[in-house]
Amino acid sequence: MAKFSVIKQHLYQKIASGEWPENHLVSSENALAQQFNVSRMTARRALQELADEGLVLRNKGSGTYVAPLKSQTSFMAIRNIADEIANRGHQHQAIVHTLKAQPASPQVAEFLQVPVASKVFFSVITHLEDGVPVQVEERYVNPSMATHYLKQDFTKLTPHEYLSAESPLTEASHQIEAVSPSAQLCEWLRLSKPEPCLRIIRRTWSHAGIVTYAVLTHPGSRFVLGGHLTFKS
Amino acid sequence: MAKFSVIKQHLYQKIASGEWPENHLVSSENALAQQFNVSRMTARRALQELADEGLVLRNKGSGTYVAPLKSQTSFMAIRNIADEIANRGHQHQAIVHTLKAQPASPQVAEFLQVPVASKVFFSVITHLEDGVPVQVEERYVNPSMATHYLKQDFTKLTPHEYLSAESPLTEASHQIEAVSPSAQLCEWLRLSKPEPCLRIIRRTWSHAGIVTYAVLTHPGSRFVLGGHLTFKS
DNA sequence: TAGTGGTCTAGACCACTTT
DNA sequence: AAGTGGTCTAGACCACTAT
Repeated sequence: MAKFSVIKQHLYQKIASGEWPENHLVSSENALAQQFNVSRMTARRALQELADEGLVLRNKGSGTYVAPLKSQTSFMAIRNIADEIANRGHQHQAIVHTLKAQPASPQVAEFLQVPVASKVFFSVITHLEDGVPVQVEERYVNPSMATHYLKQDFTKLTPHEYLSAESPLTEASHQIEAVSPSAQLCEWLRLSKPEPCLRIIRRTWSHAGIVTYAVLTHPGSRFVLGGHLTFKS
Repeated sequence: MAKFSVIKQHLYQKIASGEWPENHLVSSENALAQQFNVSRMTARRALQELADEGLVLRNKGSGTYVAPLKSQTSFMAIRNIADEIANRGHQHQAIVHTLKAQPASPQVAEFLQVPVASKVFFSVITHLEDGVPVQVEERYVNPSMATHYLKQDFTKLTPHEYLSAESPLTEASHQIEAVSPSAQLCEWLRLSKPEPCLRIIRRTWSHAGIVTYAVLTHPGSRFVLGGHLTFKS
């Protein structure tokens, strides 16, 4: 793993674990360069990337600080799909297509912050509402965060429920986009022909670090995401 | 202005002007370093930042290429797309297709909580980012909340900005879904053929009541909604 | 004044792709 | 083999902030 990446990991752990709370001063470029025996430019890169990701704020002349957690746009509740279906008075059912360990692709390694080709857990599950597929969940899990992931019966418990119980989730980032589903996804969603799908890509953190990376795909005709937002007054 | 910034501007102009179309090869790090008489690290930074912004794709061993147009946006876009585009350092432009009063259909009357067939304001605007359509905004406005709505120049001020100024917005509800665009929407978005679109349906309240109901449609290939969420415990 | 981040240089070695 | 991007070094000068 690249040197700047090792430093990022180190800093990330400090922040995610809560050892460095909001607004805590982060080690300076020079301090990190000494500590990790690298040049200042390399230490700088680690800090800069964390700043780009919004985890720290950098102030010229003053220092680098842990960014305040953003709770402003609590636009979307992180809900458990099984709960949501139950709340609508419908029946939830899950079909497990895949549940195994596999080597991390470069993309997955990047998202989970683990070495490329290291073992990660991977599951593919279709969630049905009253027998109709409404979500395909493709999920990658950091194995150090949930060692017994592969032994779970995800027809009885959703991955989200299991992971929440294992290590309380503290944060998530999302991307939402509209996509055309692959043939494989059409099969899992039982779509006779492709239709626009809503895709939510979610990374979830616990205090200990990145736990999981999930791609949730919903057929547009069967799914609407709702939210309520109150403006600051 | 910093040197890397000058180079970015230069490259940016090539791309925005269309002189370098999608997938066109971008000058290499070494070429730019020579051309602008800077070190390779400085030329590299310009290219790297353009890559981070999604404007170019870099391939090891091969070169840097102009990326297919896409844009990424945060949940703030839900509030004001012009600000969001400006924050990305891009140019916002609006095309007003429709701006008139019309009788409320039963559906619109229901949403705005006004009598059926009573007069409501209606506007259709395409928002462009660096000349590329990224959102069509179809908006219905409660006329009692913004009496001079029809007299505004929405190429200079977004409806959202105007309405916020008229009657401070206090609340909004959203629905997000994936849809296939109508022929009319394809035209407004300049899509040669339909592609999955992300649609945000939004109702906004002020203290005095429901102000506006908007349907915001984004082409899936050019728009990703991103956000960060902290769990409340 | 001392420390911090922002910018920049002129090299270097590597893995990768293209020819 | 030549060119490309990815990483890294050991310096440098600057503007800014805190003391």
